[in-house]
Amino acid sequence: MMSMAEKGEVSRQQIVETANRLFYQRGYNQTSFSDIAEAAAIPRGNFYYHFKTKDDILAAVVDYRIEHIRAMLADWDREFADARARLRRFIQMVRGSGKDLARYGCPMGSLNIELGKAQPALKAKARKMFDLFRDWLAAQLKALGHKDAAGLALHLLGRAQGIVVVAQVYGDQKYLNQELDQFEAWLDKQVSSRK
Amino acid sequence: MMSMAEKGEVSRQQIVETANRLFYQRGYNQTSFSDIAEAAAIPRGNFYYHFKTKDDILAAVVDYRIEHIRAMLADWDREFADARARLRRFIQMVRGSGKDLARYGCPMGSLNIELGKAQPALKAKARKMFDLFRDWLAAQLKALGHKDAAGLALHLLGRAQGIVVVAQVYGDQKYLNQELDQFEAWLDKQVSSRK
DNA sequence: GTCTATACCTTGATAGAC
DNA sequence: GTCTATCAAGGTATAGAC
Repeated sequence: MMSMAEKGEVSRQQIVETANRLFYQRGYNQTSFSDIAEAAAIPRGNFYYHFKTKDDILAAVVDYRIEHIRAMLADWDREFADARARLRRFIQMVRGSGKDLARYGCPMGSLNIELGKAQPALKAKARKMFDLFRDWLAAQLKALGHKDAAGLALHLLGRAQGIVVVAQVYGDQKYLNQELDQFEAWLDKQVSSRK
Repeated sequence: MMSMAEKGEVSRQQIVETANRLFYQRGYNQTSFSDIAEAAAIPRGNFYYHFKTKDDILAAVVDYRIEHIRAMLADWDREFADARARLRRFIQMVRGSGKDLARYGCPMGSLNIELGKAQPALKAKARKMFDLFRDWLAAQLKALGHKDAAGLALHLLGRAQGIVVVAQVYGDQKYLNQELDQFEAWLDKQVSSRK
């Protein structure tokens, strides 16, 4: 029973995963049904069995990303008991994505910026990706004894976003790694002063 | 002679200024000729007397922005002899634009991110806006005696970009101002340690 | 559930009258 | 220089056969 996927789930999953990649690499508004259909080898008309509108595809993609983030954060929490180690793991993750980040920017940031321009309804959903990291960061910082953990979490998010933006603007992965080094040192300093 | 604008310069300037605003508020790819025509009260066909393609309009808009930035930086240099005061003026400028920044993001950053996804030729031109600030920041930091002025300039650019991204994601101008306070304090500390 | 055909609209761009 | 009419292409979305 559970091992057998429902009919339609396979092609639906193909659409979501392909759209997820193309939305990241080209942007949401610059990705057409034809683009997704061609990349996923699925006829265009098939889309409307699974999704009513293009916005619905984006909603599914954001849900997909949210689930991925949630699982990743849960993994880190399971893997590391120490909040400091968890935060280092976060930086390590950014570092590992360096190539894509320098090329396409941040999947959360670039999507929010695009949608924030003139598509508030869609942006409201995309913002939830940020909420996940914000709340997770705040929890770690609170565990480390920081008073304004929520404020510091937003600060760290901003630092990370800025690094990625400049790295993308100049296509410079080396800059990204250097800034992450500073980020890590800054983090260690912040943490040790509270221990 | 000089007081009389060439024929066509008026409507051309109208197109550029209207496009500049709309590209910022809606994004380049999400702004159509119809949008610009309607906002500028100019018929669609008129565009092609002044510009061959939509990309040409963007090029003119970027030139327009570059000239604006150049003039602004020159004003600051003229107004303040002290590099530290110039840097504070930079922060003050960001603060003054807070409302738009929290709503539409950074005009340089969001455009570069959009074009960086899949329009490398256009992005190359848009990146020059960053170059202006980067070089200006580096000059000020060098004047203050910083060794790696170029590296620190990119660092500051990243800080500013990240602040604006998060401010836009959460539509939170208060966050932006708080971060700018930190930014200013950080800057003062960096500077005074070298004096 | 899957796929073809197509409707309908908007897009960037052109031709040509004025 | 300005504007109208129009084009071809591409967009989202629908209808309906299989």
